[in-house]
Amino acid sequence: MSVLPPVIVWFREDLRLTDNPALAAAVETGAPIVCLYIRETDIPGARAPGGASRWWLNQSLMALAASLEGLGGRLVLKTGDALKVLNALAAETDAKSVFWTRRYGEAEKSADAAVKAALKETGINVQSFNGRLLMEPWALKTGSGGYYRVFTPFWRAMQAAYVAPAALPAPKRLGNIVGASEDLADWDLHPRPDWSAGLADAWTPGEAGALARLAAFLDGPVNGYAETRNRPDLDESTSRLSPHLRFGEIGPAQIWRAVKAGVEARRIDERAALVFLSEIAWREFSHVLLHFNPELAHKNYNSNFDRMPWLSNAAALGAWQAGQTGYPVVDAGLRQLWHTGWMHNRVRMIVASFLTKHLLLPWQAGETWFWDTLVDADPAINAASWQWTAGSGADAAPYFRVFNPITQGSKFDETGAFVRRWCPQLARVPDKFLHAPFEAPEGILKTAGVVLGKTYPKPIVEHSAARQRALDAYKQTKEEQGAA
DNA sequence: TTTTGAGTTGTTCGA
DNA sequence: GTCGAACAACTCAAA
Repeated sequence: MSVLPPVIVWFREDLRLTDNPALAAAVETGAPIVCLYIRETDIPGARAPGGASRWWLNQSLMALAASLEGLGGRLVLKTGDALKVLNALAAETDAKSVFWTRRYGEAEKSADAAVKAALKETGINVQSFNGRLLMEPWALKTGSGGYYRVFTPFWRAMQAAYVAPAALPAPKRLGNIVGASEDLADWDLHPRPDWSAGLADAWTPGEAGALARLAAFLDGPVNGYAETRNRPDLDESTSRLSPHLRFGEIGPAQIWRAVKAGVEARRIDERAALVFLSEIAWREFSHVLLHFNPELAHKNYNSNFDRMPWLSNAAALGAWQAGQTGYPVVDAGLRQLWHTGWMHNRVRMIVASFLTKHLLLPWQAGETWFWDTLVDADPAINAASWQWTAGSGADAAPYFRVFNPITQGSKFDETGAFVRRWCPQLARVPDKFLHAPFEAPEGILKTAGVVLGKTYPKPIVEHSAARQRALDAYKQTKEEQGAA
């Protein structure tokens, strides 16, 4: 019989048992553990997860619950205001402490601080841990004490400063101290009507799926990363770990250790490894930017852009969302997103550039769409990346950098496999015209079975005119700024 | 304090 | 076809 009061481990964005500092610390106390997940209904200012994220969460919670049961434990599910749920569960189980992994969305951060303060007042000990980042936003400072605003110096400093902590094993057994749980099936996270088949085909949510994905990527594909990471036509050109990271089914420290070990053992090419880890560092950098600029989520980081003459055009936005712009690489990306809840990073840049520059629509419109449709939608990364592409973000791109969707398509979807997969209407168009079917002679389209405007849309804007319009708008914005 | 070098991801045009 | 220049100016980080 245990004399120690139970510890509640509140799982949130850390749905894993291995290398989970909050869980490991709870196990370390020797006390019985109550594993909890709360469907929070009352976080002020929080954005509800999109449909794709809800689907993932459902799968991931099922996986976590199964893992816990395998250890003799159980996942307690509750709905409501986190503080009320925690107080009630503590009363029910006699728990005197709550452990959790910190999260970094602005609303979640403030809510957690309030919960922590309130629990402390009622005599409940709260301990929070870093299980989602290599280095938390405040951990890395420039020489003058500020935060890094430019990626390259940030990345250099991080490489010099970061030391991965020792790996933490998953618990071997968990005692069966539980409170009453709700039924996950009642949470209605699964879409109705069920459009999730494409997601289920593409992904295995959960810790085991995450670890398998990492192992598969490090067992070969990573070595080509420096050369092929921009190729959406190749299935293994990227790790596809983003949604697993988003839900904390794997932590960046695990990735860091595994990559470094591979380099050490000469199984992984060092240069490729560094390029891959720098992408993990971009994830960290986004968190720094959001932490020090909470308004980054909805306002221009660079206020010059407050004067941008964005258009309001529901038809154009709808065509973009549906993958009906008439530019194959753009449409393929948006259809891939709709179908699988994910898009290759290179294609994210192309479609984002198209929305903000060719269509002159505000980046927030695209950011919102991504939030609703991506399985990896993350408040820091999504906002920082959209702003980066729009030009309003940290280390803004020069205003004249406007992606040409035709050139980008031929350059990165070299084989055409990407467009042919997601725009099968164009499957028989020869390579030469695949990325610009509107330039193909009548006869070629006819042979390929394409009728522009019927089987595949005509372009909704003409590239060079749209490009010029964007350049003029940016320039004018700048001049007004100077005059003001 | 001042200075200096540098900054993820591109396109177009003309030689 | 390839290649280099032009496209701007500004802020950041560190010496």
